[in-house]
Amino acid sequence: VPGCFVSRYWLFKTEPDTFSWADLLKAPGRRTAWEGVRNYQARNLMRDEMKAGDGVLFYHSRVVPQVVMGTAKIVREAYPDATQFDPESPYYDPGANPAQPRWLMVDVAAVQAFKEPLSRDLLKTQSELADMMLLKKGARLSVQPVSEHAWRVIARLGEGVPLPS
DNA sequence: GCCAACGTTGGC
DNA sequence: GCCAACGTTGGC
Repeated sequence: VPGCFVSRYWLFKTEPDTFSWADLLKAPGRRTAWEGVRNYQARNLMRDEMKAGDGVLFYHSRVVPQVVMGTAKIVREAYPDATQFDPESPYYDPGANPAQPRWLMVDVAAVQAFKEPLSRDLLKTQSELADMMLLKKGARLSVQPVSEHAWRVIARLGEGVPLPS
């Protein structure tokens, strides 16, 4: 059935200069609104597929090395991203209509830090992860589905540890 | 910092 | 509705 594909696992990219894993751990409740997604495919995944409790791999992009820092989870399902209406915001969208918001976001909360950041280079060496969207050339989607199998492989490699209290 | 790959825009 | 031009992403 078209559209019946369901992922319970996701990978969220962020540039650590903009918002890092450390920023998430410092945030109240170790949670944040994932504002600023301005891509329709990503928006549709948030709107239609992401459910509270889904697992999230927290990934740093545009740094060397690129790394998965730990795991998070969806704690609030899709709702309007207010930054689209804010002319002062870098995410302002002059075409957005408050009566029918164009852009949505979800909230995420940190779950486990990885013992060591898990590099993309290491993931590339894992034949079990060959199908991962993250590792495909030109795959720019900033929030993307992760298979249950890939989630398990990465969780094992990352050796998640409890967050410091 | 470079630039290939990708998504969006807008003239026609 | 096509597609060239443009802006952005993100690995390297």
